[in-house]
Amino acid sequence: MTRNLERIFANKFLLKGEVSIQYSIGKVAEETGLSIHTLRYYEKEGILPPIKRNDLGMRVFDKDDMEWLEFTCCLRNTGMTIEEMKTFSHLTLQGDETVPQRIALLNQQQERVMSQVSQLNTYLSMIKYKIEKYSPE
Amino acid sequence: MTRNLERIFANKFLLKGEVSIQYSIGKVAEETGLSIHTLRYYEKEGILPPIKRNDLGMRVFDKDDMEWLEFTCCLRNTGMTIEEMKTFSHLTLQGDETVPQRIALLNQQQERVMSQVSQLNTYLSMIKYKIEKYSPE
DNA sequence: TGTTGACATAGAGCAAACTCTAGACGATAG
DNA sequence: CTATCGTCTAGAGTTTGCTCTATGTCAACA
Repeated sequence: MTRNLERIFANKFLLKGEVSIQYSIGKVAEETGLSIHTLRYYEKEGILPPIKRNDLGMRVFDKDDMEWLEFTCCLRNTGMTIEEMKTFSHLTLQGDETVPQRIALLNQQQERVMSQVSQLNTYLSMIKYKIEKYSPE
Repeated sequence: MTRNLERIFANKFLLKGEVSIQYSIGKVAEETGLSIHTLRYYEKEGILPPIKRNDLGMRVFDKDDMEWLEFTCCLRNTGMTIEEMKTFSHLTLQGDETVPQRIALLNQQQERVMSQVSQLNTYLSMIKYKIEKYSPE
């Protein structure tokens, strides 16, 4: 399959001289740690933009998709729900006039993360204290 | 109900001169932010020790239970699963010979929280960067 | 030419952690 | 006295976020 993928994902959609990176869904899964299932699910839910297809109907992820995905993982891993990510994605797809709303969402997320961090630090002291209380000496 | 609760939860189980604090499940829910359902669920699962009852069969939480619960929330909010919390609880109920295992569990949790914090800080910079990129000027 | 392997879709299934419901009981307020 | 309130148990239901299954296509390798 290796050569197959190379043919399909490295040579298609390229203009002359253009150096572009294109990934199969399997490759993306490998790179991001998300499962193939999850990637398809994210696209279906509209958390990813509609991914381009080659003439076999297979998804072809490009650099922009990868960046989108990276930020998606950032939002996900800071506790944003699927619903909110969907909202953010829809706003992004609507173009520049939604920038203020996107900033508002990101500010909110930033606040949340900051309070998460401070909460976690409090909890960290509680755990440390407990360990010390348990420890001999 | 206020007077009722006072009678049941402030005067029972007290030795002469002892100042003890006792809470109904509703009061505990209010104080901890957990729902009554969740509290009962935690007891059923063995995440809380068996809670004492009054002669009507109602749960009477004391100071120790509240502290247990507080630490339980700490573990929960740092991402420990119900299963692990159950394990920790069982170890605690088994007495002093399980202290080393409990320390091991808490050390593991501590590591996790520390790496969560550092991950979150990384994500925080990504979000900030994105906000800046969006922002005019 | 037949098997293998990555991909496709639609939709069912699953685990975790609650969350709620039904039906009952005793206490208290009006 | 009766309606309401807070509690009880057992067990069903819900939500979120995946995760998997069935079925099928196409291309490459032996």
